[in-house]
Order: sequence, then structure tokens, then C-alpha cells
Amino acid sequence: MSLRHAVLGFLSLKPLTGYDLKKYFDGSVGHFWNADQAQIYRALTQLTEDGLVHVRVVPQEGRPARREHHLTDSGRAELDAWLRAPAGPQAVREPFMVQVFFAGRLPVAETTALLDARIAATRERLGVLRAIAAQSATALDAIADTDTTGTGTTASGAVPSALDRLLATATLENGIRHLTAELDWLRDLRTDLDDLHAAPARIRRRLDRAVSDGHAHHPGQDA
Amino acid sequence: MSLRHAVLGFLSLKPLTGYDLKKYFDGSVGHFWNADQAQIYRALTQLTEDGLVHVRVVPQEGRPARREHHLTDSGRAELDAWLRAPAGPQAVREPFMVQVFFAGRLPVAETTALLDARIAATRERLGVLRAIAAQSATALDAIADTDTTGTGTTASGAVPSALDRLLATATLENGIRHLTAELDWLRDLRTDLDDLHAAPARIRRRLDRAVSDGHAHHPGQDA
DNA sequence: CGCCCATATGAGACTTGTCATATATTGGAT
DNA sequence: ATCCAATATATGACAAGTCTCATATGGGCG
Repeated sequence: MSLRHAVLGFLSLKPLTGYDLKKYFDGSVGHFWNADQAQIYRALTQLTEDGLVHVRVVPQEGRPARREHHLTDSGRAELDAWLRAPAGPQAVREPFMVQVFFAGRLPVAETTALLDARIAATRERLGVLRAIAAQSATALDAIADTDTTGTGTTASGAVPSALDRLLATATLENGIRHLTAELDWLRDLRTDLDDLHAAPARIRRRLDRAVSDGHAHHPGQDA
Repeated sequence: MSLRHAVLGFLSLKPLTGYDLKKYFDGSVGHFWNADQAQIYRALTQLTEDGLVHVRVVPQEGRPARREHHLTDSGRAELDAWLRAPAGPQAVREPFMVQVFFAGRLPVAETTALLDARIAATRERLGVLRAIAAQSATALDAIADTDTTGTGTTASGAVPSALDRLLATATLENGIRHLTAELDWLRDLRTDLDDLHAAPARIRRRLDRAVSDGHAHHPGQDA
């Protein structure tokens, strides 16, 4: 869906090859949008067919010719229209939550182990984002800096404005906030599990009974 | 991928028809996993082919026969194995962040309008989750309560344990935390945008120059 | 010599989403 | 009385999107 538009977005900054795009994706929007190389190339092909992009082939010494993709006017129009359109509700899809939801089948020890693993992984991802934020070179700078044209014509690589920086930083911050929230949640859940587990079996049975009150008794996870 | 496993998870609670499953999905894991009816039926077909599930047809007066899907032993084994397996890194995919990232092309007023819309939508979703949490009837209870069998044999609908409740509640809480984080972030961004916009044009230009220092000047969004 | 970088393309499997449709019964509206 | 709507139940077909894997070229570098 919006892979196309992300591509258009980058091309609005400056003309790029599929190869460039792949790198920029990984380097700047990688936290919230992953793009496979094949996908990018296919998107470019389609966009070209649809007339939103046109290709200029720039021969090079030694390397394969750059197939530079430039935005056309309709491409720019399409991008702006999309940017204006309020995004529909995005489909949520969290396999890990499914695991948690049904984790009652496992012995508690295994569940806490899974949580710990998840905590570690989340902390790691958070570290990565924090590191990027700390060096504070917005991905935009990387894009503006690299003179891919070789022609000396840096006209297309405009310097990012304060607004652009703010927005780019904000997307990073968004990732950080979500990861932080996730981490907090994981730790709280971890604690709750421990508390539940710490209560000796007899009390736990009483709890179960109190809570379900009047129904048949449940097998229980005491294994 | 894990639609299959979510289905297995529900079937481990009690045997269900595709129709039941659809309702349970919507009612309990709907916040973090959306499932289309056709998808569920397709998953059931596959699971049956793979021998993880077997169907018992229960004729009914007046209604179409219930095709009850029961977990087989290998089904249970598969479910447990999956629950134990640490989830791989999930692909992030946030169209809205893409919009934000490139929103610099729009006049600031439009961007803030988009943000406001997003704030409203997020608050709404948050309200829904909070309401569910407040009535505190875990989705599990709904599943246990409904006597779908009609046979009077309530044996399969086991009462959820304290652990099960904790986990179900936790997944809800997870959604709430993330939405809250999102909301905070949106508001902060909103404020930052206002601040930037509030600075008179001359100062803003100075800011831009200070920040980019030595490069060509950027067109700017003063429209 | 062999591997990596820059650059690009293709085939095929699989997942998802969307839409349409079928049947039988109960319960309300006209 | 009759008809429509809703409920409970289930399928089929197809478009669109994604992922994965494989492959090709030609120069630079260790």
C-alpha cells in the first residue's frame, strides 16, 4: 500500500536508484517500515508504468549505469494527496500478545523465561534507537550529504529545514516511546507473574475459588 | 502465520465452530489480532488437513449442523511448541509514521490538522479499551460462560484460573499502554509544531541557517 | 583468486483482504 | 398472514500485497 508512497517521499527529496532507496529505507525509516529490495524495485517499476516517476539513465565509468528515478508532476501530486489523506485504522497484528494470551498452558517458569528473553530483545532494540537519537544526525542529513549525482549539481539535495528535522526526530522518538512502554509493561507483567507464583499453592487455590466462585474447579498449572 | 496458532489456542479452551471462533476473536484478542471470517475458515481447513484438528459434526434442530473443531494430540503439541518458541522480530509497518516523516511537504496547518484527527482517533480507541478493562469481565469469562454445546455437558468450558485472567488482562493493558504512549507522543509533537510555527519567519530562517550552516538555503514552508 | 559492492531483475509461494453467495429458522414489522 | 431482517453456519474465487530465493555484471580490494 504505502510502500509506493514512501518511495515517492524519498524521491521527492532527490532522484534515486533502487539501490539508493534500499539504503535510505534501512537508514532512516527502517524502524517503522521495512522494505525488501525486490519490493522496492517492483514498486519503482509500477510507479514508472503509472507515470508517477520517470527514469533517467546515467552511465558511469566502471559501475552499472544508475537508473535514476525522478518524480513527475503527477507523482508529486499523488504524494501530496496521500500525505493529506488521513490514514485508515491500521490492522494490528501482534503474535507475541497471542502467545501471552494463551501462555497459561505453559508452566509459569517457562513463561517468565519467555518474558525475560523478550525483555532483553526489547532493551536491545531500544538501545539501537537511543544510539541513533544520541548521535542526532538525522537520517535526512545522510540523504542530503551524499552526493550521488557525481555531476557536482547538488541542487536536488536540499538541506533539511528545522521542520523536516523535527519530523524525522519525532518518528524516532515514537519508536523509543513505544519500546519504553513495552519494556515497562513486560517488567510489570513479570512482577505480577512472580507474585502469583510466590503465593503457596494452597492460597492460590483459594484465590482461584474466590475469583470464579461457584463454578467447577479448574485443573491448575502447578506442574 | 500465527493465525493458525491463535485458532489452536482457542480450540484448546473448548471445541468451536468457525462461527464461534470469529466471535471469540473479535471479543477477546480483537485488540491485537484481527481475523477475517474467511481467513478463519481457511485456517480451520488447513489445520484439519494437517491433522492438528478434527471435526465432529453435531446436527441441530433448525440450524445448520455445527462443525465442531477439536484439537488432536498433535494439535496440542503444536500449540505448546509454538507457545514456547521465542517470537522472531516482528516486521514493523507504520504508514502513519511515513506520513509524519514526509509531512514537511505540507503546510504546517494541514499537518497539525492531521495530528488532531489522529489524536481524536487514538483517544477513541483508548476509550474502548479502557471501557473493556473497566467492566473487567475478561473475555475468558465470556468463552467459559457460553454453553455452545447445548448438550448440557459443560465439561469443556473450564473456568479460567487466576493465571489465565492475569494474562488476558495483561494483553489488554498492553494495548492501553501503547495507545497512551502514542497519545502522549502525538500531543508533544503537536506542541513542538506549534512552537516552531509560532516563531516568526525571520527567526525561523535564522534557525534553519544555524542548523545547516554553510549549505545552500532551503525553500522553506512559509506558505 | 575470491569476495564484496553497486546495480538490477525474475519466478514462485504464500498471506491477506475483499466480495459474493448459500441455507434454514426465529422473530419482529406491516 | 406475510414478508423482511437477522442469526447461525459455511464456502468459493480472486486481487493485491509480501516474502524468499536465485541470478547477472563488472570493477575494486585484500
